[in-house]
Amino acid sequence: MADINMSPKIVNGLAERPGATGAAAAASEPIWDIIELLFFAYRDFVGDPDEVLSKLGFGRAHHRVLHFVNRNPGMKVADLLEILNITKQSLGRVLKQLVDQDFVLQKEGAQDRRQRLLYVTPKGEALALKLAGLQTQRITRAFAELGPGAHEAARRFLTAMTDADNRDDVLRLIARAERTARRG
Amino acid sequence: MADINMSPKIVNGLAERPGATGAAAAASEPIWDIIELLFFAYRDFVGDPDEVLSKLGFGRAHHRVLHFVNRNPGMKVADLLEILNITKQSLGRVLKQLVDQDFVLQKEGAQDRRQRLLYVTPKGEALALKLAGLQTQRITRAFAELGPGAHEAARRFLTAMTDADNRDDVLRLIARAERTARRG
DNA sequence: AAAATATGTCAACATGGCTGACATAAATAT
DNA sequence: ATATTTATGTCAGCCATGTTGACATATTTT
Repeated sequence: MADINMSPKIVNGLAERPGATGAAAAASEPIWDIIELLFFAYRDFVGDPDEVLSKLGFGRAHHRVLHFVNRNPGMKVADLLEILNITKQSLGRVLKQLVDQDFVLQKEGAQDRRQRLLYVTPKGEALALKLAGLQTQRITRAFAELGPGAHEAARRFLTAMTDADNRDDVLRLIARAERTARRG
Repeated sequence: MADINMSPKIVNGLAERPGATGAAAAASEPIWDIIELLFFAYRDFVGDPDEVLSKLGFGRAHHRVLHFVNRNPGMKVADLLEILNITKQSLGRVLKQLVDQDFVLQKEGAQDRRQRLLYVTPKGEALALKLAGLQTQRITRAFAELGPGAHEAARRFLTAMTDADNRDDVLRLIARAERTARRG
């Protein structure tokens, strides 16, 4: 794998097996290892929170809502819909449960009173942090194995894997949340 | 680089449960950027195939089955169940559709005639490669942005992110499939 | 012959997506 | 001031894909 193909390539010969990892055009061979590792890594990554959530009668959908509300307190419902890329009906179901069970609360917007701005309650923040803690444990363990520079490398890789279209939005979102979190 | 799992030093038994760190310094604050980037990167990563699949009336479940059967021709149903970690009833539904529509075929096991060994048809292989091609495009684009060493770094990161329990199985699975693929 | 195994199937249910239609309050435009 | 648009919520139902439990069938193992 990752062959630095040095064998004398018969360039004009064409019809060569696409195994050579050259910068060749379209028909390059699938990068199976990354494809499969992403599958397994993500599965395990979300698996930790799933266990905790299921005990509360929640699922991954609740986790996503709770996560982004915790990270972006005061966000509008519309913003959340855009991030999650689901319909308001889908969101409505899980959001209602989170509100009813006192993990999330909604406050009327100050300037625009149609808006229902979203906040986590202390209970909600505790759960969000618990779930993030599980995932952080895994990430920390991985970084420890990999040595210095691993965090930066992972961030660069994952950033490069996102849609170029959304990338700015994603990075801005993360940056904005970092700022908000620092607010204490 | 041949061996993915030359696992560097897992030196100290740094038992990192959250808060157990002697240092009073902020009981390991969540690593928000990686958590969120994984969410967005994975979403985009599976989004490409999803579009193609939906035109065929298939979903992500079909993709997973097709992928692993393509990568591990002749695998047993039981093996697939274990990899996907779903029930046979869930698998049965999507597998039946794939078989009925001639993407996958089942052959009676030679030694054990109870087994229904799974293979992709040419049609199935074509679809599997098309989907893998989309994902490979994204990965290739990312690696091109990141410069040399990106593939190795990504593989190491993702490997480190998988459960330590499963890691050997995962790596063996990937290695086995690589071998099988080379056969062609 | 009996028991275990590999697989398939029927039925029912849960979660979390979706669409479409409609309701309400508040902001905005005419 | 009225009309329209916007932000949000809700009802009803469909779909995909996961679940459990029970049972059937063929084949291998004991």
